[in-house]
Amino acid sequence: MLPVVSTAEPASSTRRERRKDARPGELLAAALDLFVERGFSATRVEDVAARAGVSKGTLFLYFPSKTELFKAVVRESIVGRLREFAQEIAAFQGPTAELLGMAMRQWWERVGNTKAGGISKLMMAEAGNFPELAQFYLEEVIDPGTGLICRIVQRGIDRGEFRQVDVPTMAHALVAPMMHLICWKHSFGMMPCNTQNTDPDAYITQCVQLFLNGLEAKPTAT
Amino acid sequence: MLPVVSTAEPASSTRRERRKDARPGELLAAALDLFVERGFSATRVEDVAARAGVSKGTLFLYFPSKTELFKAVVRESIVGRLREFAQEIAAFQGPTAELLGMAMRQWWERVGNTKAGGISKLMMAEAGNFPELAQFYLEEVIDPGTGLICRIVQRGIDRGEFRQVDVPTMAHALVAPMMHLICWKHSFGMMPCNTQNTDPDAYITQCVQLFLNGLEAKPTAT
Amino acid sequence: MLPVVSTAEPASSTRRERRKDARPGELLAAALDLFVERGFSATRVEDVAARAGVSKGTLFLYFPSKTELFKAVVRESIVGRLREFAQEIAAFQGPTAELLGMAMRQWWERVGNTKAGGISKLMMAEAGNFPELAQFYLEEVIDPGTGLICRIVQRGIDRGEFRQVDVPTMAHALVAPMMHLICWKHSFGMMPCNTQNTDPDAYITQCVQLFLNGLEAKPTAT
Amino acid sequence: MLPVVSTAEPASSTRRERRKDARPGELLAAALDLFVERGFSATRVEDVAARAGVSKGTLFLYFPSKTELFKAVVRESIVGRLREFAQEIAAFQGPTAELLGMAMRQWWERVGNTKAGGISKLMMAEAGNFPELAQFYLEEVIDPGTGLICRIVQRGIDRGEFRQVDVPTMAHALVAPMMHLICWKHSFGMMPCNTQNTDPDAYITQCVQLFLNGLEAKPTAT
DNA sequence: AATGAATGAGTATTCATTCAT
DNA sequence: AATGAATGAATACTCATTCAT
Repeated sequence: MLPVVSTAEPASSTRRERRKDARPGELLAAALDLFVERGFSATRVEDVAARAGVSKGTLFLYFPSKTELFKAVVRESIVGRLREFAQEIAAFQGPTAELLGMAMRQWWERVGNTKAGGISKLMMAEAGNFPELAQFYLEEVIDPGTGLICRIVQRGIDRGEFRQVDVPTMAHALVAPMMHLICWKHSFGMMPCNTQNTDPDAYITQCVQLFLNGLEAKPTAT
Repeated sequence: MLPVVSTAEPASSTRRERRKDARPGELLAAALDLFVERGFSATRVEDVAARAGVSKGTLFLYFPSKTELFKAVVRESIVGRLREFAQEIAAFQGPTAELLGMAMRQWWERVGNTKAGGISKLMMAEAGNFPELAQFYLEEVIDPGTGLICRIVQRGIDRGEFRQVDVPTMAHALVAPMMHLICWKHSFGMMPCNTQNTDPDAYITQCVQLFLNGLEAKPTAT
Repeated sequence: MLPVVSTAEPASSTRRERRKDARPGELLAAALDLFVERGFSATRVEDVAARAGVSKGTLFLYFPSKTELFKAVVRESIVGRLREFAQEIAAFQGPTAELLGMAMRQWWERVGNTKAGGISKLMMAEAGNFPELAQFYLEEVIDPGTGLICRIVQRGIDRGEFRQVDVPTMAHALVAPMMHLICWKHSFGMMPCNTQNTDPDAYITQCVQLFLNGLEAKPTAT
Repeated sequence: MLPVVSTAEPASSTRRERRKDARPGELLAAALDLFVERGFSATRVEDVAARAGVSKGTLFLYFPSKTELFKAVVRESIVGRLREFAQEIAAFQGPTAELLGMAMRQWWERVGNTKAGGISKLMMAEAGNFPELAQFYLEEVIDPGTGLICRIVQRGIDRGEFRQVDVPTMAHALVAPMMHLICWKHSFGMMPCNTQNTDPDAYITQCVQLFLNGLEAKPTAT
């Protein structure tokens, strides 16, 4: 039961496609769950179908292959969200430092810490073995996502709030703690007997502080 | 390029025996290559054997299972190096800021940027599906590694060079960019058509700067 | 010649469905043949599937493992028959001597001399290496079977027709020639060049005579 | 450490062969143990070698194949004993009833209840899958053994002590309880949780009684 | 004589995908 | 539209036998 972002495409799609949008919602939800839990190749399509309450054959009626199923999951659970996110950020009015903090916290809350975050970890894990998926994900998620962050940093620089830094490198640096948080959460973080876990919110706060500190335009730059 | 224990056996052994002595090393090297390239479950033991130039059966002569082969690879390529690393750090005399920068740069050069780094990424990827390996890796690598970083931070605090920060959280923050670098390198970083790659050294330098900035004990704490 | 539940489905099912209904029976029949012919471990599931006219995968659609396939064969070909047998014996009215002769002859005809008999021999042969199967067979076949024989002997004693003998020991003694017959038939009895084979019916008649002679209540026990 | 029956072949064998007779004693003993414990095909030659304290290669130095090893075990542990047995029986002077009882009890004590007995069970179990072994065993053990029993029965008839019975059938009947005892002992008899076990000696006594009863020449056959 | 390293054919089980109904 | 029966390629691990030393 994903809160499917109303992708209301007015009339540009055929009847068939709209059907396809409506019905396979349960399949996508089931697939999201299982992909996040077990990864791409370790997830069996039969289990996805079973969790969605349909037969294996039915799944292939809607998605021509496991790969396409995965792509659909990504589109459904990430791409849309990313677009929303971009809009909110573009609309933001206040100081960039505030925007950056908000963006990171919000991303964690609305993406990283949800099942969608599991997809990011999964893609890191399996990109090497599934070039087609990697390519798709790069185009649909990573490129736009990086662009988003770059725009924030650039905004800070343009407005004289941040120092002149290498924007793409800084984008990587900003992404790193978030990805690490996700990767940890979906790997060793799940193990019962580990004592390494930190509180994500405190961690993010600390990172944001660190970054703002480092980005801050030197005021005494006379 | 495993630093296989100097096999300089003068002349005391026959050709066959020399072969035998070399086998584990050859197999471990082949396994390291393939595990890093394809991950744990996507690597077939037969391919490991083939790359080492032996038959499937021979591999099982030296390692009782794929799992044990993997553990041996970890011991061979990571555990030892970690220990060396710890010694160097313990022996360091200068200021902690320098130590931290050195540690991060060195780690990247001698671990992260080698095949051993691929193992770290692999473990993140597959920990969820192979609890036994996850447990092993946590105990043999993650716990000691985290300890190492914590000791550096603690040293800075104890010597009055760093601010009082939450040590474990800071350890996570310090690890994040390195893990991200590795994960990126072994996933999307390998793709030909991506434009996101940054220079690792510049990236690390920037991160170190950021951290030192954030850790610096406020001098005006009058 | 399994008495497969009368598959006389009027016309209510499609060809495919009819196929599906028949599958387990076909597989069980094939498995029975091969298990009897080659034993448990020497029988390859692939051969069972091939003899049933399906692929390897199909077999695992109906039986989760070779072990479970075997258990199903036992249930199908022995357990049911044993129950029938018990009922007939319980219903018998005449003298116990007659009952005993009838039981032994019938057993040979309807169990021992059929493929089901081969299963008994197989279990003797492989019990040691497959404890799970041994346990199963002991509970499902041997215990009930022994009980059956004990009841016959006890009936003779209770009715004053047989001498007071140790019932369990006598049960073993009664079973011995039947098991021997079976073991012989499925081992050396199959060899072309052996001259040891006797006529089973004559053999059974002789054994029955021997037992009745030995069991007969001494009339002159004044 | 088999009490190898001194097969003292004076000078008929080469130096090499005599060596072969002496050295592989430990291998034969180990093989006997393992064959009895696990059966022919489930026994690994490597385990035999290990138990004998030599390497796998050495085993093949003395025995060209697993099959030949087995034949050697049979010759060593059964054939010789059978010959002894035949001599004792031929030398017996008393009444045949006594001879028969002695033979059965002795056989159990000196063959059936030893590891040699395990071989008999093993052969019943695996004859079907190893025709070469079956043929060998038939010629070397079963034929002579059956002959032995037949001669006892014939002796009884000739001396007017036993009724005129079909000798080969009676031989089978006499063998049955012994084989059953052995088969049971080496299959379900080994299971902890079974309650079917009877005392072998009591069982044999009962059987002997039964047979003698049935064989006894009717004195009042007027 | 003795070793033990090396082989490779053999086997139970899994799973994405197809397709007749 | 929906089913679920059928497939067969794929994979970790075993073991009798060989042979260079």
